[in-house]
Amino acid sequence: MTRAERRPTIVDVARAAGVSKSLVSSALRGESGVSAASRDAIAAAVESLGYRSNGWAQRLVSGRSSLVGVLLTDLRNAYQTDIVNGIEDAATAAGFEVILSHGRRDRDVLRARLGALIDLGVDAVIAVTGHLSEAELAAAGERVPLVVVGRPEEVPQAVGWVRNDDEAGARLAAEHLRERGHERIAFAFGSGRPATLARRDTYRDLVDEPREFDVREGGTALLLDAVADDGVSAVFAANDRIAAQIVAEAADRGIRVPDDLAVVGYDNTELATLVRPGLTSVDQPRGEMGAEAMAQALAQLQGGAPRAFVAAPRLVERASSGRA
Amino acid sequence: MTRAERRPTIVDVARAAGVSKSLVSSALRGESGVSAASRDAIAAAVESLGYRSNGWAQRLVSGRSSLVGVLLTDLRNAYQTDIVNGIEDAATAAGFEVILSHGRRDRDVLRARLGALIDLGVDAVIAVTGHLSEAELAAAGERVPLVVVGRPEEVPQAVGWVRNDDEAGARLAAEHLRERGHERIAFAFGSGRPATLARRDTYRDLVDEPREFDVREGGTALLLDAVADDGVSAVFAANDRIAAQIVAEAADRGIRVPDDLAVVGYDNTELATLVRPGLTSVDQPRGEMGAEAMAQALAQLQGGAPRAFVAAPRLVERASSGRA
DNA sequence: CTGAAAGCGCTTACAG
DNA sequence: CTGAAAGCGCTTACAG
Repeated sequence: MTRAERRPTIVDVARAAGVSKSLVSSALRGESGVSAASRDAIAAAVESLGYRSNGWAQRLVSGRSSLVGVLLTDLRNAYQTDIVNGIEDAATAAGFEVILSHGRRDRDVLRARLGALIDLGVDAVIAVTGHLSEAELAAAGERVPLVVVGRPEEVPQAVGWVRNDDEAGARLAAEHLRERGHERIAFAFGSGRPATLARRDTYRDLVDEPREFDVREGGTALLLDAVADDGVSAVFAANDRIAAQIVAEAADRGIRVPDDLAVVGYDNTELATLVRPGLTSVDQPRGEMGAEAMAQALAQLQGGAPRAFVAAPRLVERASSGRA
Repeated sequence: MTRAERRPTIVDVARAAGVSKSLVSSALRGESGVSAASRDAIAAAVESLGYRSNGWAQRLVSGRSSLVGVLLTDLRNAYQTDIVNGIEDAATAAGFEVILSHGRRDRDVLRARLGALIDLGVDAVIAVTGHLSEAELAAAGERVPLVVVGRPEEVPQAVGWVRNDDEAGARLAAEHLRERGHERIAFAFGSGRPATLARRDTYRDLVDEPREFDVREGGTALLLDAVADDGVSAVFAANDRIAAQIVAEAADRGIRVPDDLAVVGYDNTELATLVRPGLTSVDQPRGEMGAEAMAQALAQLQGGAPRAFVAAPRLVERASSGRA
């Protein structure tokens, strides 16, 4: 069979098997009331013709696509891989196919992709991103069952929501450092996102004389100055990338991690294992969060009301916070 | 409009605008012969009803989906991001929508996803992976225009192919190290993939007394031993991950990079900028490769024969290979 | 257990 | 410039 030939349809199969196309449809969909003889004849015809169902027709007539669209902020983020895998495992188990799309770190692109996914006709969308506005989420949620994984500014009631408990995670980080005897603990961040702010606020509550450094504005250098001049001996970074950057620049300046500066990151991404010393980091149960998101999408598809789920993080200890 | 209501169709628009549904279809597709009055009435009806075209019906009847499927080995690989962006830019320019799928580093999953993408009904598939067999590529290529980006064992004539020139890239790396005065240059690798083998073979041709280390089998430790015992002063790693691992373990053992050991990686991924010292690395023109892949897919769609394209790599110098 | 009919929401000729 | 008809490849009742 080359691509030039006309693709066989259910009518071709019916003719070859000597039955009606309705019966072929029944057999193909695995319905019960089909005689063994017909079933065999149909299977043989399908095989010899190389028949494959036309998905567009199937979706048009059935009114459902069995497709769930997953929208990512961008492709580069190792953080989301396990979430996607969790979604996919749950989707496969429920008979759904997953298609991915991503916003390339650009809000306009992200919004366009969300619209494209819905226009395509997916049955539900899971947006693994914190970069959609409440209005955007609400508008999309009117058109399709929608679940957000992450922490946008605000999530409308009509939209499902899965996130980790940033406050609990920040507490794990701060208390870990305090237990190790650190008193002057800094916070390093690189955005004003809600997840970051939640982590920072918890940090502020738990630490005496908070010292905060914005790495976008030379904060890394100022932080390392403070290690030398101000007795700062530990830093809680809002994510692993920032933590890795601090470890790298500390090395550039001869500041030893963890002896001179203990470092804790957030997200427990692969990066935490690739740098030296390895990063102690707060881990989100990403696979579980993905499965929960898919479960919520399914529940909405069956008429259930959107709900919110907050996952508990845990601390993964590595050398960056300990006397290795 | 809530999700419970029936979604408006072209017939609803026709009724509201007081015209036939054929005319609505013409107007919506931007055909020329529609009066301004009708056009306005239709636009107003579309607006007030919140009409959106049903993609499944459109695709069924038009026989094309304007969708290209992009298949990735896995999501985790920073290497492929720029390739995907290159594909997407070219796709958008040509009026195509891109949907992504990935194999989760598992060949069976990869093959299943490829089949699912084709069954879905995409117009073309671009497989950004080196992990499909010649037979798998040939079978898929019979069903849909197919372009591979990467270096699988063998690519059938009937399938388009875009890759970088691994031999040239390896030459850049080896000659860079030799120009810096290194005589005992090692090669570190972690797979037997064709791209790796090509890089290794070129390395062998250019270096006296090749020393090769498989990092899966304790090669990193043996390599670092050789730095101490055997005068090895430089290493060409088959990719940035391996290079980063060597830099990390060198640091663990007090071996200074680049003073005791110069390191060159391959792919120029983000990782190269995140570790210290930064990695000198061979860069593939990934955006260009993605654009070329989409151009090839388009050409095949218009009846053109599949072709092969080999992109020229270049060396990006950072501190890991120089006297910083 | 099986088949004929109607219909999903569009586009595509074709006639006027 | 516009409309009526046929058809894309399926599924869904419904009758037998």
